[in-house]
Amino acid sequence: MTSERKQFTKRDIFETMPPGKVKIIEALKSLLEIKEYDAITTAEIARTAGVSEPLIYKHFKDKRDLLYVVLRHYLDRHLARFELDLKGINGTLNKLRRLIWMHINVYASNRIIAKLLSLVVRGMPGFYTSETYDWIVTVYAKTVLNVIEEGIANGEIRNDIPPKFIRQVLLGSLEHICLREVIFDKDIDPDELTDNLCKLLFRGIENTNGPTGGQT
Amino acid sequence: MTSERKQFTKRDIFETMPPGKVKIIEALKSLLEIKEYDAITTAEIARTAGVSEPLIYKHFKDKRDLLYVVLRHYLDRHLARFELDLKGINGTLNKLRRLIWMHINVYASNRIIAKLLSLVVRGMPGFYTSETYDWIVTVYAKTVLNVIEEGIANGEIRNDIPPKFIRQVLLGSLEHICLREVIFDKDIDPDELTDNLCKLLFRGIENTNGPTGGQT
DNA sequence: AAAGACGGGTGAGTAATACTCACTCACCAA
DNA sequence: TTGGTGAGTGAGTATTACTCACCCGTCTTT
Repeated sequence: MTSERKQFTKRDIFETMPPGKVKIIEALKSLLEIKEYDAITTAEIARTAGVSEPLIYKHFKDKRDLLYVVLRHYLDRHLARFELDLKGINGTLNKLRRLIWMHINVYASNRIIAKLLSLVVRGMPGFYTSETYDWIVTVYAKTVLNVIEEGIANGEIRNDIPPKFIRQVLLGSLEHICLREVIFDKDIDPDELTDNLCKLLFRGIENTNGPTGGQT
Repeated sequence: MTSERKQFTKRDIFETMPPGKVKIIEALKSLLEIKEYDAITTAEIARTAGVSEPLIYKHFKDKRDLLYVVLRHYLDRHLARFELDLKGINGTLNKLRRLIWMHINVYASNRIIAKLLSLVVRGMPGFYTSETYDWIVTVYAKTVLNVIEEGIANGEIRNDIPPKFIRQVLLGSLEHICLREVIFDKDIDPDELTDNLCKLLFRGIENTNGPTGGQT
C-alpha cells in the first residue's frame, strides 16, 4: 500500500487542471500537427477546444505562453527518460554517444518538437524567461554538462577547454546537422548522423594524455 | 580610361533604385538599431522614411521581403571581403581559423546581423526561398565548403567524413557559441571563442595519416 | 505632336486577429 | 445570508499588415 509515493507524472498534472485548460492545450497540440504556429489563430484554438476565446487568456498570459506550455508537454515524456537512460552506460564517451543519438532521434521522430525548438520559440524573446526554458536547461542542458564534467574528471575528456564550451559546440552541432531536414521536412537518419558527429567530436574532445588519471 | 570595368558595388545598386525604395530600406535599418523587428510596424517604417505606406508594397512583396533585402545590405560589405581575405593565407586550417574569427567578429561587432540571422529570419519559412538566402549560401556557405574540400584534397583534413557534414558542424558551432550572448546582449570575445573552437574542431577534423598525400 | 504605356507615389479603406471588459454561474467558507 | 473565488463567456476594440483606385510625370511609338 505504501508502494506509490512520489510518482508525479503528466497524468497528475492534467487531473489538477481545470478541464478548459486541458482542452486548450490539446487543441493547440492537434492544430500544430496540421499547420504551423504562426498560421494558427486564437479563434481557431478556442473553436477546436470547444471553449470561448477569452478563456485562453484566463489560463495563459499570451498565445506564446500557451505555446511554451504545449512545448513542455511535448518534451515531457522524452526528457523524463534522458537521465535514466544514461544510468546503465559506463564510459563518458559512450554516454555522450547515447545522448547524441537520443537527441537526433527525438528530432527525427517528432518534427513538431524539432520545428518548435529550432525555428519557432528560438526567436521569441519571452521564451528565455519562461518556465519551460528554465526547465529545459535544468533537465537537459545540465545533464549534458554533468556528463562532460564527469568525463573531464575521470580523464576521458581533455581539460583544456571549458566544459560549457564543449556543450555549446555539441548542442550547436546537433541542431545544425538536423536543420536542413527540419526546415524542408526531409528524413533524418539518426544512426548515420550520430556516427559522423561522434567521429568528428570525440577525436576533438578526448584526452590524449592517456585514458585514466589524466589530471594535469 | 579602361581602368574600371565591372566594379558593381552597393553604390551602383542604390543609384539605380528609386529614391523611395532607398528611403524605405534606410528607414528599416535605422529602426532596427533601436527596436526589434517584430515591434516595428509598417506605418512606422513609412513615417520614418517620409513616404506613404503603400509604397512599401510597391517595392517589396511583404514586410518580410523588405527585411530580407535589408539583411542583404547589412551583410553585403562583410561577405564581400570573405573570399578575398582568404587569398593570402596558406594552409587549410589557417584559412578555417581566419574564417571562424571573421564570422564571430561579425556577430560580435554587429548585433543586428547576429540577431537577424540567429533569431529572426531563421524562423521565417519564406526566408529559405528568398534571394537573400540563395545569395548567402552561394557567397558564404560555398566558400566554407571549398576550403574544407581543398583541405581534404591536399590531405590536411580527414576524408572519412563528408565535407558538408563538417561544414554543418562548423556553422552550427559558430552560431551556438554566440547564441547566449546574442540573446542577452552580452559581449562576445572573438579571440577567445576562436581559440577554443579551433582547439576542439581542428583536432577533430585533421587528417592523422600524415600531413600530405593522404589520398586513400 | 497625340496617344498611351509605365513606374513612382498616395489617400482612404479593409479584413483579420490578439487581446480586454464586464459579466454570469457554481461552489464553498464564515 | 453573505461574500469571495475561480471557471467560463458574449460582445467589443485597437492594432496592423496589406489593398484599391487613383494621380502625375516621363518616356516610347506612330
